[in-house]
Amino acid sequence: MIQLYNTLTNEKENFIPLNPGRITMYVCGPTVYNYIHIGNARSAIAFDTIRRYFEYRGFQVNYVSNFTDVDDKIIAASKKLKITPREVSDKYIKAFYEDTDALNIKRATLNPRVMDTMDDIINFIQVLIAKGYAYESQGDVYYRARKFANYGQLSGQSIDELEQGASQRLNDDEIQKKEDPLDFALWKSAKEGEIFWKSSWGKGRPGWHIECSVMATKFLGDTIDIHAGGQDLEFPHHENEIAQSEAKTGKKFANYWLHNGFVTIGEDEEKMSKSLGNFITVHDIVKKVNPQVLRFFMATTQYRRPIKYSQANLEDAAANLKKLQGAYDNAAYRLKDAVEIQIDDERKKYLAQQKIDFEAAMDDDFNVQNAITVVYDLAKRLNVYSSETQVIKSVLEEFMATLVEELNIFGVFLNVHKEVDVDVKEIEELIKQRNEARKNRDFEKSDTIRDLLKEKGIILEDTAQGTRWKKDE
RNA sequence: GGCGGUAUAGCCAAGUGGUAAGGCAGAGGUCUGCAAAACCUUCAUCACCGGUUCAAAUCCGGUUACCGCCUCCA
Repeated sequence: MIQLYNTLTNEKENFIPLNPGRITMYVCGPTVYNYIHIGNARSAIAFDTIRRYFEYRGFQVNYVSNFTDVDDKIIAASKKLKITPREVSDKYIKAFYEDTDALNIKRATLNPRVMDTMDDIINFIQVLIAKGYAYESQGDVYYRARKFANYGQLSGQSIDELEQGASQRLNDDEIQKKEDPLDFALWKSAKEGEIFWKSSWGKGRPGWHIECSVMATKFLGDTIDIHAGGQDLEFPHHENEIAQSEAKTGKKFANYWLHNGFVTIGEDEEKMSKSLGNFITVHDIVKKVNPQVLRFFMATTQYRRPIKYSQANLEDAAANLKKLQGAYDNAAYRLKDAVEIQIDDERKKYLAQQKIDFEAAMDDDFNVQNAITVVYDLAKRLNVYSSETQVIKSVLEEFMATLVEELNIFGVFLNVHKEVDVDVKEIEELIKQRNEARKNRDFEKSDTIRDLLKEKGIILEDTAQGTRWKKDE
């Protein structure tokens, strides 16, 4: 049984989807006015890893994640760049796909955009007004937070405490328009020169929270299994989504709420965010850091824990990944002299237990730290086995397959088919010459050849089965 | 002020009552002509104070520090 930490109840709960074998999952996506930073990537990687695990466990996952393409910052960018808001979003959506593809983040089943969902948003707001949960005020539409009995349940705040916070930051315009400081905008009237859509309340555009309520219910149903996003969205965004959706449908909006921890940066481990300006974009970092390493680094930290982004931690991840790739390579090298007989019971038993341990760790709210430990053990045993005098092909293959399969869940794809962009014939000729020299105990010559190849980025390894080479990474 | 989260070796980190997983780095070793790769060994009493218990990193009370949310944010 998979257990999830549900932010709604602050407890770990057994995960039971509405429909057996199928999962509906909504993940709040980015506002597309800039390249995504590695905090955005962390969120995407966390939930992609969770999705991949669900799929590994045989679930069919309907994964919807929005693009916010109507927003103040997009309007600002559009004015600055002198292109339409749609063109701004198009540009950064394209970049989003490039960046997330590089990080092996599976494409969502659907990435709806606000602009393309406008009619549904307007209809949704109309229902809320009809039910008395919202009111029009000088071209704006607001949600009556106090009318929703459970307001504050997700963030664990009493409505009066929230009221205190809200009342302090209102400007004169809002005081005048809102019935209550807690009320939040569903629709905002357009200012001069801004992009707008026509509605019965006049020209305007939707508030931020409404889009997710509309898209989630439209594409996944009134009640969804999992709603996910960053911890910073818990309040007010997700709180408001619940209020809007449940007021409209009268049904529970999401059964499980998952929130990922932040990427922190610097000595004091400060949250990385666009507003703080301390962010690193994926667009930039993949030029310097192997995206596979970044993916491994982030996917092997449990989704609720903060990630300390640092050079040292990245190097750690790189070393670990190299080790896992090495175990695979060591085994692959032995395939050529392995004998073709059945895998023995002892190793079969080990693999079965390894799988049980791996799944037990992942079932526990995706405890990837424990899961990866089980993978390291597999790699170690594979290394030990690969150095035995006589090896069995099916053992190698089954160990390798398990390694590949489990790392795939983390979105880490081992280099199974080595890319070769070097002159293999030349290398093999040099190795032949070197081994000739070694046989004659002319180590000066053999080391010269090895150094020569090293300069070309080729590393030699002498094994009991002969000399093998690989590209230096 | 309210709510939530952290605090375990140089670093990352597991561990919810029985005497500290794992990885990186370090040290030593095996193998090797030397390397490389791999493997083996080694390396902590768990922020602080008090309490409960035969027994606590794990439970209770208190203290401290750091982070986040309460306004846009993954």
